[in-house]
Amino acid sequence: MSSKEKILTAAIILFAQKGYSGLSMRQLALAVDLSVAAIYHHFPDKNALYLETVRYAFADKEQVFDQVWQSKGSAEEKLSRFIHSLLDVMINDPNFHRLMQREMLEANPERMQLLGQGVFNTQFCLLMELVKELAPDQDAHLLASSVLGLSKYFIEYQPLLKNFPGWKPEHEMPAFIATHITTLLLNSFKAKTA
Amino acid sequence: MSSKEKILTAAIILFAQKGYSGLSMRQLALAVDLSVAAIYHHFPDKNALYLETVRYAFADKEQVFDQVWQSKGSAEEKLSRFIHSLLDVMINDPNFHRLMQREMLEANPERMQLLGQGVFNTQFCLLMELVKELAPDQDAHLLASSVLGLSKYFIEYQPLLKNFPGWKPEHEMPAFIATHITTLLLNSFKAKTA
DNA sequence: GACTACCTAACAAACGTTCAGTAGGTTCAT
DNA sequence: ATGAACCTACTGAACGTTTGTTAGGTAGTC
Repeated sequence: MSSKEKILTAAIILFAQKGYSGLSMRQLALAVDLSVAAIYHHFPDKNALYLETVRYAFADKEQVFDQVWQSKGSAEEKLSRFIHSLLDVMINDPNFHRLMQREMLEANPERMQLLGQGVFNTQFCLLMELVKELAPDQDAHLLASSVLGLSKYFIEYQPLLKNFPGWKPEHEMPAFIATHITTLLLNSFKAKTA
Repeated sequence: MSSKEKILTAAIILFAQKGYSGLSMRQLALAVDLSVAAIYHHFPDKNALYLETVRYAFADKEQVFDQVWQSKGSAEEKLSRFIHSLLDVMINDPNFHRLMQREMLEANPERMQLLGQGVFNTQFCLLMELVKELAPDQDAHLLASSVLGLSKYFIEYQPLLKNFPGWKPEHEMPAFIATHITTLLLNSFKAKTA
């Protein structure tokens, strides 16, 4: 792994943990065992480093769901598999997920456009087609968003949900959450089309 | 309004916008037209100020839903009213909402406990009782979480959702979102209990 | 005379960024 | 084959600025 890649890999973790202004160039340099000037050799300034870090973190992430779309089975099974995969990604790559949360807080219009029309576009379209199959007479955009929303919320708010009454240990298991979300949505689809 | 309240009110807005490390004491002092030392007269240090700001922002917020619980009508109508109120609060008080998002990112265990067992406890319990009425044989904690999750996601991810194909202007109207969430959930309840 | 609410001015530390220099490899005319 | 020129990847030290925090003083109230 090159020094540049080492810097970016560490930057993903540290920006995710501390945020943009919470991470200093010196802290990052210390983490990758390089001088501050070495970082400036690879990146013009902190802002450019952050942008490239986000881009680097979001690469690869698209093809995680390829196996879901290529798999055989009913639409119901595909939805279940998608939700399971989504939760797995978020659990297994918490730094990517936290970086995404921070991006949503900033909600820079240009970068939102990049995500919505670029990186995540294909996945969202495939998801919309799937829910259209399951509930043809409903608003596909709203339903696809609901799939993502339920999945993301259960992960992001787990630390809070734990402290609410009625919480059980299985509530933080990805497979359990995924099953709940899947049945919730499939039940709703059935009721509407009936 | 006292100087201390003025400081806290401005701090809610600025911490929400810039985050803890993004806001300096000097910027805050400038915003409230006081010297930095004046802030230190009211708060021992920056961290204590932040904690009190969060506490201040979360005060009041409990009683917003009182009218929902005290209102008459079926459980279905109450759920609808709760979701509408929830979305209204989040839209009308974006600074509070952003501060909450930042708190979830940090997810300090002590403060999560404070929120889950203190501030939001009553509301979550009332919501659980409501969904128990609507779907007695399902996991009330999961369903109550789903209500909150769907509502929060549609607000938090609006800037991204806008850039996905299939988006329509009505998708950012609170009333429209609330109706979608309500029918989605009520349909799911019906299917399961049938 | 004590107390509250504030001020100006300063502190050391940390910040982003830059500059001059070096060690090691490649290129290339001689 | 060799030495000059050049490039890349880095270092240490410094720059001016901003940071959180504090010390000491003042004006008004009780």
